[in-house]
Amino acid sequence: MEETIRCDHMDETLIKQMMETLPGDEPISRMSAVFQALQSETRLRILFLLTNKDMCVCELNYALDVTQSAVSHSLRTLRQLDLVRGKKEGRYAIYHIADDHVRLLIEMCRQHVTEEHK
Amino acid sequence: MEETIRCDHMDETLIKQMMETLPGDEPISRMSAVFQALQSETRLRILFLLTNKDMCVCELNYALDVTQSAVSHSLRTLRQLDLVRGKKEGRYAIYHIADDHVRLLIEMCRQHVTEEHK
DNA sequence: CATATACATGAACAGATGTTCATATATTCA
DNA sequence: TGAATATATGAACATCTGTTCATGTATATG
Repeated sequence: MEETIRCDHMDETLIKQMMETLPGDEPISRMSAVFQALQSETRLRILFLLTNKDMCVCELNYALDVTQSAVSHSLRTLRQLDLVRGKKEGRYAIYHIADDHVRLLIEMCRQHVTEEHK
Repeated sequence: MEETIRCDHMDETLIKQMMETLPGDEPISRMSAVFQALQSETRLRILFLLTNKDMCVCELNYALDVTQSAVSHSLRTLRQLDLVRGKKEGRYAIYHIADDHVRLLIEMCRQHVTEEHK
């Protein structure tokens, strides 16, 4: 139906100022991609496991209830967003959390879902 | 094909200990839902706008390039996860960020996507 | 060199998601 | 009361996502 409303009490100029403080399309898009990656239960579990100890793919595969393929796909997503980093050691690929930023992100979210409401 | 690998150098007992430190299914599921909510560009923009100033639905609708319906749907999602809270004032519904936790989450993510790699 | 192990990746399909459209509800004001 | 404004919500559809399956590549080992 109607696409945009302009309510009576709105200070149009003020709102336009607020719009200019918004991050641009590209930062928003990247943030969206990061949260998108963190939304997967498998990828969350991978990050929690890597919080304790650097691990190779087959260790993660052993610890989680998904195929090795799924683990690799998940790691690829996390790698592309620089949430984890991997190094090749012989035939193993050892992964680790990219930085404390990532630890804080998931820890903060854990606190949010854990704490009592209000 | 094969579902689970057991690589040679794996310390099975150690990995099992790590598995026990994982958050349970319900916390993981809730975290997934929170990140899922934060993954939408529209919802991210709503949160950034609310960071500056409490706003009613039509102000958000005016500031964003989506229908009023989409704004309301987005707010519902954010409300259900306690990321924003709303109060009725006359015929307006004024929304605000739930707590500083939420501000930190998006601010931390913004820093992550902004900072230079490595 | 041949085989096994560890990991990566493309394809495909089922399930989930965000948007718009249509409409309902609630509040204000004339 | 009736009309306009502000918000909420159900339905539907197109798009996106995560997984598995199948297979490819690389390293190690016998």
